[in-house]
Amino acid sequence: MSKNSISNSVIRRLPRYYRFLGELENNGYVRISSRELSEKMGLTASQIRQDFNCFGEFGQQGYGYNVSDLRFEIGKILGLNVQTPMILLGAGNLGTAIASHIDFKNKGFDLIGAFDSNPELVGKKIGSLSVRDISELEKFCSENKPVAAILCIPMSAAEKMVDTLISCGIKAFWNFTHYDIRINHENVAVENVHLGDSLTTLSYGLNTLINPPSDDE
Amino acid sequence: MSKNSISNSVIRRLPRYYRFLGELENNGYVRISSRELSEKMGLTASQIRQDFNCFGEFGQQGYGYNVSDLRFEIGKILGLNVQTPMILLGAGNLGTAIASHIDFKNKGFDLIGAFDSNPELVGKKIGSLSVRDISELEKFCSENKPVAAILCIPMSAAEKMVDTLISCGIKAFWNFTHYDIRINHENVAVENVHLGDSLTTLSYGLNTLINPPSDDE
DNA sequence: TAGATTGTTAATCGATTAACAATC
DNA sequence: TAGATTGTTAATCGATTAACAATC
Repeated sequence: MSKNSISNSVIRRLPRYYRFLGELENNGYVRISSRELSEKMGLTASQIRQDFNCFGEFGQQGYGYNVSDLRFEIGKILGLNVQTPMILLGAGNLGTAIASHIDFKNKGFDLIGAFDSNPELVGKKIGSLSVRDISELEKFCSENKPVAAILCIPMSAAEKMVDTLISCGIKAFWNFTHYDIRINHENVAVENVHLGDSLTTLSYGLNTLINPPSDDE
Repeated sequence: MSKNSISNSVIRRLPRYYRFLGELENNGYVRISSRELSEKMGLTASQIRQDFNCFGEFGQQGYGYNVSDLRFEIGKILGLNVQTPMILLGAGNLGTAIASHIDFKNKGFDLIGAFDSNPELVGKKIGSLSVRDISELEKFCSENKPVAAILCIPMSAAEKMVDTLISCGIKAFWNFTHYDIRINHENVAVENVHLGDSLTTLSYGLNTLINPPSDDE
């Protein structure tokens, strides 16, 4: 019974549900009610039921939800039952750290290649991968058919790189640059990570904590 | 005329306004109307005016906004006119990359120290900093009075670490773990970066792009 | 069956958009 | 002054919460 368009607010909560259900499962929970879950997650039970009902009926009246079934269903909705081949563009500090830090396989992806234009980085090992020269990108893509890409390159290189990647068949971008991919391309999945904006927001939070705005100033 | 409580939606847009205004300034813009800005940013002019009016009257009827004045005002709201001393906890791949990649000074912070419990990492250089042993944390804090911290440590170490940091006077957390800081502490500024959730959301986006949900299934 | 808890509809709340009077 | 564009109020839209009938 999946409804046609799911609001962004709901989508953003799904990974968190998935995480919490995983922890519950690890802690031996077999069933959980929306109320119990709401208390653990700091949401309302209503919202949880509304959220789940966007995708189907996963519970049972009088019982609640089966933790592992629900987790499996949400995993399926999130596309975690497949592993999409993914490549990294830009093997500098950030790209390398992301590539080593993230558990791709449990997030629906498989990191199969890394590229950089800096000759000094080419050949560098990132886990089991070694960084390739960017000139090998097209050949690699036609042979290995990656569908997703991580962008850890300078903003100035982003537009051209995205054009190339799209023409190579990339459909999903985990974008650590400020370049707005959707300006020139549609029918792509984009997830932007604006680390700088995030830190700026923290500055705001600290500023208002220390210096609370008064009514009349 | 700052209103008392600004909605989260507004706050999240502020860093982006600040960035765009910076680019406009670099491109020689002196003034801009809410309509022009709305077209560049993909928002409505109404929303832009509403957002700015949460904090004061920064424009002029019949003219628009002075780009550099407006940017300065938003910078002040974001607390970018001061640089809060900040420390890094966890100098692994991710911590190191964040510390080297981010332009702290332009985001309201000054990274003055880095700590790790792994003896192999102690002494490692991150830019001009060298990683200190975690045992030096308290002494360092009492001497240097950092107010903000970046958490790039394992989830399992987070609760204890946050308790310590709070007792050392830390008031703002840039949190790359999944530990929920606000459960045990109030009156702290927290900005969570859930990279794993972000990638999971990308998986959802790709999944629904490739496999659009139909009305009746 | 009685109790519990879902799925879902209705009510509320908040955020976005539209409209326009104020004014530069 | 006339034209432009803000600041702000009112209307709309969407998301969250509350309520409750359905049902396990």
